[in-house]
Amino acid sequence: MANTVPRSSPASDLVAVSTPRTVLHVDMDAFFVSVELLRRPELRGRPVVVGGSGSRGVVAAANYEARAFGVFSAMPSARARALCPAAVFLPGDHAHYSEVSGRVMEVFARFTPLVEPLSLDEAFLDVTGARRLHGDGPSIAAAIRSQVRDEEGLPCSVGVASSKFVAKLASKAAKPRVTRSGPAEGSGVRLVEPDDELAFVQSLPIGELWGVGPVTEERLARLGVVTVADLAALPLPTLERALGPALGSHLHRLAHAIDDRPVVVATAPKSISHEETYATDLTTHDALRREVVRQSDAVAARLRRLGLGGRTVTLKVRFGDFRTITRSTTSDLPLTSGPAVARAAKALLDEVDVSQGVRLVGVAVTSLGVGGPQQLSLVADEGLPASWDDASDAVDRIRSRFGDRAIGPATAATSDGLDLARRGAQQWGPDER
DNA sequence: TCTGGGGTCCTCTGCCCT
DNA sequence: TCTGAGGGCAGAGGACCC
Repeated sequence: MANTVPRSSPASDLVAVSTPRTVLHVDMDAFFVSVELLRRPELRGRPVVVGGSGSRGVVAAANYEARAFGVFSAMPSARARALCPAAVFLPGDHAHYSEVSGRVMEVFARFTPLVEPLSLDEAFLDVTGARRLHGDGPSIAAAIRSQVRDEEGLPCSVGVASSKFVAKLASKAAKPRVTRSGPAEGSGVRLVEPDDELAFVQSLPIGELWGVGPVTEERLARLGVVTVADLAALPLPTLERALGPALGSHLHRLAHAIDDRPVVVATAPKSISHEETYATDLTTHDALRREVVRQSDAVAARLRRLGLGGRTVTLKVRFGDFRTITRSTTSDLPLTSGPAVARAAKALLDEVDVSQGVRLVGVAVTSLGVGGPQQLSLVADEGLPASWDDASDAVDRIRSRFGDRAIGPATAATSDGLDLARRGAQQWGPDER
């Protein structure tokens, strides 16, 4: 009801009545699997899972046939296999999904320029200004579904409401379901009228709220909060004490169906990172240094592609027992070259005892800004040249012409060529080695 | 069950400075 | 010179999202 409540000033007779927005949340149904089924139509009707194949892999997407066996996203692949031995496991092709996603987003853009992608497979659309041309929210939603299906062969579900938060919940309500007799079609489009938003939201269990994960759900359960209606009945100070001021007030607003966050077309990234889990734990600084160099190279290349530099380098280490630490350092000038990021990350790594075994290592760069001139090297004994600008430019030119694997850090060289930081197919966990 | 990768945002703590 | 309060900031960790 956020946008329909008249706002009046006690000191004035003036009452501002805002027109309700029309916000769509479009969510592709089992996107990765749906894309794969276009290439492998013979798998239709069978349980199909896209994700990591190794023992440390996870499920990225499962179709509704697989979900009927209890298989869901983010579940360890080993568990998914145990639940559904008949499922077909596919490794995933992130580059292809990204390409298809781009075309789907282009369909959305025919209806409104206000498209906010949340991920490859979902987006918010503010179609308030498009209603005169394309019809009301449900008409636009139906047209989008039809065009995405006709042109890309992909199913999606759309929620229509006056806010992002309610639209997102509505799209979930429109999705296909798993029943005892198998997958069942959803409604495809779900409209929640402004007057019905409060009742719709408050009928839901608390875990449905955006921002409530297992930890917060447990904290709220201790306060006797099980449904959104329970949450709405809680005084704001109580909620802020229990969850902190930011989350407390945020959830308090959502519980009253208040969400005036705009649809934002593009935001600058705040961090760029790369991390990798290994099939077997790494136990030596030498091995980890090589990984850190590869990842620093990948992160720096992405920074330069975006015209950015970052001042803070964070090293993430997850040990064999899943304990995770981060160590960071901040420089005065923005870093843009692989060697500069690697030098900072390696210095952080040297302070970590890795003898117990490391299952994951990652490098992140934050405090991003426009990539300025590369910092000068003050550490002559590491052999860094005075400036990496020219070298990085040359690397980028070679890669744009001959591909990413044409050039890379010397530590990434193997007898088979360059072993660059992984992307794409192994996004969901390491292969068995 | 035994847990990926790429993000964002929040909270807490300690340090430095005024 | 010492002490305490408070703000700003960096670092670390955690929760959450898809």
